[in-house]
Amino acid sequence: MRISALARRTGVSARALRYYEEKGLLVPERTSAGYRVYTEEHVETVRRIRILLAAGLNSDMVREILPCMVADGEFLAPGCEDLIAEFERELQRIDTQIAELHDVRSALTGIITAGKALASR
Amino acid sequence: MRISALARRTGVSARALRYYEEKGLLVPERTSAGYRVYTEEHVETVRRIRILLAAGLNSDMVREILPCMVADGEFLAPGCEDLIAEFERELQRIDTQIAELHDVRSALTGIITAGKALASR
DNA sequence: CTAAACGTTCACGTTGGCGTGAAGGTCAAG
DNA sequence: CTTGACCTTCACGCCAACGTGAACGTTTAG
Repeated sequence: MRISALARRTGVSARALRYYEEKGLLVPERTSAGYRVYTEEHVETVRRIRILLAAGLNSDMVREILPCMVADGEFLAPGCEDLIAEFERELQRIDTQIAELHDVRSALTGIITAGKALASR
Repeated sequence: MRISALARRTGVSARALRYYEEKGLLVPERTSAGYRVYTEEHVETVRRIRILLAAGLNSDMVREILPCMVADGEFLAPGCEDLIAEFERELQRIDTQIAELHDVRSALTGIITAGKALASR
């Protein structure tokens, strides 16, 4: 599979895929002419990358986490033990973020229901 | 209260406060010499701005929401009815974001517990 | 009166995750 | 053999929320 095919399958732009490679997140094989060649596994990797990035992790963190995600987190790849502390900090960040989002969420729903109450008078 | 005092009270840099004014989020009075003068209400406004920004809203959205936040969302300021649709889209975005964060959260906790299990062998 | 500690307005720098050409190489089809 | 649809590597652009001086005016304490 070449880059535009993977782009179609994942819904991610070819530019983004090249960027992921540049950051070490997604490293394809190459043909003799230098074309990038991707496998089915790369499709899944791209899916994970997107989820992690969408959660606000930066690409450095994603690069570290990806090798630790084997079979839905059942096993842990070797070398990941050292990163546990870092992951816990990230987890802390995520929990904070979730709490902040919940605050704003309730504020927004309050405004929206108040607005609809006004509109229906 | 002048700008550095508000900065101390809120923990937000003076530069950020000026930026908020530039974006129409926080508009102070001025002395005859042009110094910005803030009141106690501005302290609360800054707190709200920070919460909204931390939740991923951009400054345009914050500017629209702020006047609608009266007394913890009990009442709705006039003119806010028109923005309800926009707020609902933002709410949708926030819910999506929360879901994504929960996904990554569970993945991370999985990795962390697996890592600690390995470490304690 | 003077110096320090404030304040002001430009205006350019930063960071991350890409978008968007530019300039050119590769390859299968007609 | 040429066209066109791919691919490659630069390399600059963008956006948001500020950081960071620069150059200069204001206020207050001694």
